[in-house]
Amino acid sequence: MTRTVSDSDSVRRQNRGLVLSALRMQGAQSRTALASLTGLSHASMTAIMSDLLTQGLVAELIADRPDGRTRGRPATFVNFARNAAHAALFELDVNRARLSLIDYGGVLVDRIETDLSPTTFAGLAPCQFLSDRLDALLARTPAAKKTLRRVAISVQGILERDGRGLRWSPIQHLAGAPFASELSDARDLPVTLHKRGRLLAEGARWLDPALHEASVATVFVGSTVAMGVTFRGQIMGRGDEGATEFGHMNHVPNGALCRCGMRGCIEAYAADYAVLRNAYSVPETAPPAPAVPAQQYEMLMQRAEAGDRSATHAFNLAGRAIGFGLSRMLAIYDPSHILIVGPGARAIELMRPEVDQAIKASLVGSINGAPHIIAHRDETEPIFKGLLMKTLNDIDQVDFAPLPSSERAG
Amino acid sequence: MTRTVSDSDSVRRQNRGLVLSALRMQGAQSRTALASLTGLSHASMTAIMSDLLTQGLVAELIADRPDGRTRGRPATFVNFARNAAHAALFELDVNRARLSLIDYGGVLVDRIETDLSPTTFAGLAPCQFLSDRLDALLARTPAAKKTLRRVAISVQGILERDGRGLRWSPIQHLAGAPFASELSDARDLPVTLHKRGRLLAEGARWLDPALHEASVATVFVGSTVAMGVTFRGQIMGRGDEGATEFGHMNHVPNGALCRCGMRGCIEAYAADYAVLRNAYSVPETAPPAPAVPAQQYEMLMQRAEAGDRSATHAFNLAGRAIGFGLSRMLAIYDPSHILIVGPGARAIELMRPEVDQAIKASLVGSINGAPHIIAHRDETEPIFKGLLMKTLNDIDQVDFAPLPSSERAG
DNA sequence: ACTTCTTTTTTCGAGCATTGAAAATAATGC
DNA sequence: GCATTATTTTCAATGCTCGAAAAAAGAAGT
Repeated sequence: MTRTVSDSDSVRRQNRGLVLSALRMQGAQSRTALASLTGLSHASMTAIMSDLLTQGLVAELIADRPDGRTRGRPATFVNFARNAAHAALFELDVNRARLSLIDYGGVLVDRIETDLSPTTFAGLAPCQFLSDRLDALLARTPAAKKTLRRVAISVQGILERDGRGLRWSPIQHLAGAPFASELSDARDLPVTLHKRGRLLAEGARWLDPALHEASVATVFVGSTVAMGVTFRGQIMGRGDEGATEFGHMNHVPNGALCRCGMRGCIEAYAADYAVLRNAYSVPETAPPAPAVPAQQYEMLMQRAEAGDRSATHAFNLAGRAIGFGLSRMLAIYDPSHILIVGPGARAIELMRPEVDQAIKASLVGSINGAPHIIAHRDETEPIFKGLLMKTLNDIDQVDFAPLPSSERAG
Repeated sequence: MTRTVSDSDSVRRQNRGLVLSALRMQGAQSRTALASLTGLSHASMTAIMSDLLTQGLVAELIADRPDGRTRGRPATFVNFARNAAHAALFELDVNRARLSLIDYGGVLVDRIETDLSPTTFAGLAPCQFLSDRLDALLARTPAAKKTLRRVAISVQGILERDGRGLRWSPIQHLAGAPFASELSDARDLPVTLHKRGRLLAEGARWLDPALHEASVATVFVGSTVAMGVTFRGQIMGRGDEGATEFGHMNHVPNGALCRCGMRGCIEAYAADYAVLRNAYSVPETAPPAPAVPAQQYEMLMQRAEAGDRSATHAFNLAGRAIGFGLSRMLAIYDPSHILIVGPGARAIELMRPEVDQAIKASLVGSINGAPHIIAHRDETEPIFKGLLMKTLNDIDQVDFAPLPSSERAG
């Protein structure tokens, strides 16, 4: 509803953005191909492209392949100028932090990994930690210092409404301070905070082209349970994040104890620690394990696949929690596809019967039919891919789509 | 993601739409006021307004009030030309159908009401029924025949994905045939189907200006339980409806029998028939009453307010169902306001403690705090208002914002 | 080696919509 | 009647897109 006046400036911004996103989506292209891809005329294509070239955002490729030549004037391909911009991407996890430097072409330039412990942020302000990592990264690639345009941070938890920090996080001592805006002020750079769920939603679109225009709920099952949502190819949800707190949706009133301190959350039945707890008949009110080693979770899956009763029972409970969660979600939002990712995706067959049954027991599930449920084993790459594409897209549309004011003045 | 090329045509369409929606929102205005309201220059305002005047969409008002004159050239107000268009609005309820004729100014011109019985559509095709009503309406206002631009229908139930009909409806025999597209073909007019929930969302924005830009979940409690959702003033949700099936979200697995045939839906605890069933200790698996007389429901509320144990218990159960539903919704979508409307809104104080408690027991509810919960007694008018504003807005933006092709050719 | 053909890219003039500034308009106040 | 004030309209400039025509750059044919 908050619409603004349209003028020739907004026309150009829109069309520049269109060209950049076509290039982002389809890769290096000739001007002619871009024209038909975007629907712009060749004349406009020439105008826009010469702008982008003089600004140094894109570059012409030298046609180095004499193979497969056709008649007619050969097309000159254009692509992003890799050095036109850089971005720093943080992925904060409970026990690990990863910082990646990428260029405008989307290529990973460098990466720093750091172990985190529950006490890391007890003595060190989050902003300071991030700033230190960033300095270390830029020291190794000094050329990126001047072209660094954005910092993006992937986090778990509940964001402040204004996006400057976290209200709550499973990572100790991370919530509270508005570290995103602190870092932004210190560096004079846009710093954006992204919920894991929203990045899952973004990343899912790039995993499978069929999902790019679909309505998808992407569920991460592993150390936590998270969900991101897209609506007809667009990210929706609060704070244009598209993220949810699916893992902390209530499953059973006053039920199992969750890592968040509440009781009866889906996560408290379906995350790795919960399955483990149930498999070993630990009371469901026992405090959740801080971290579950990957191989222990893996072993549990193997035992369940082999038919071990207590293990299959634990996964059934997990499936039931996820199933009822999905069935309840369907009453509010009814996607065409549900994508299951993360370590838990391997156990999909163990959970599936319970999921299907729960969905079938709901009105929307039985009338509209269950959405297509797809499992995808890969876990971290959808998140990184989502962070990368989201950040590049921000650079394209927010930073580069408008003409620089200097050029306007001249 | 599905963006299109922008050109001078889209600029004009956008700005014409801007002017029309400013007029819709604020009522009759002078050109100068509209210019500052929309952000357009006076020059553009003149150009756009003279287009709209020659097309007959707006008209200048004769300044008939000599009171409160100020210095300077007096402003000439413009407003919608009431006869520029008409729309026919159907509201289909379980036991009643209402058809309203409105003009382009949003004024109610005529109205026809018809009782419905469970057998109405057994022998009569829905499209035929609608067509007959429409003929009757137009016979009484023949002038509207030529200017009728749209038919809009408010329904309950689950829509086909393409919006041509219903997949399921609490109204017997209404689901199945794609009556919306049948009527559209027969009349050669756009016919749109709107879920009650989406109209609640639309209507809520016009009830209170403070809600116009907020994120609101509007819950109808009465013969059914329905919900519509807006996100920062925009309607979101599937099929750009913003509607949900909140009433049929599962509350308790294998719980009380719902009118939809499933078990454990929120509606089966919180709709009028459910409260009645619980108040009289009828087993919760007993078939729901087809309709509850308003005064019986009213009496029950009075008994509960007077302290009657079984009545308060029944309303507590209803509050608990709604509370857990809202708490579960918060995990997916976290609005700033929750608006309770419908007959059940009067009982808000009886349900409120359970609602608050359920929300407080969820992570999002406890971290972000509960949304502002507002009760609004009026029931049908939000839906009619929503249907009316949505339809007028469609006429403004879809039908009238682009210049007619005849003028483009000339 | 030269011409013809084909495809890509650029150039050019026309058309439109916006804008700021200036002019025209239509009252009130003295 | 004249100055003042606020609303509208007119006008010239700017920027964008588009279609058509021209230019460019090779491949294919003779």
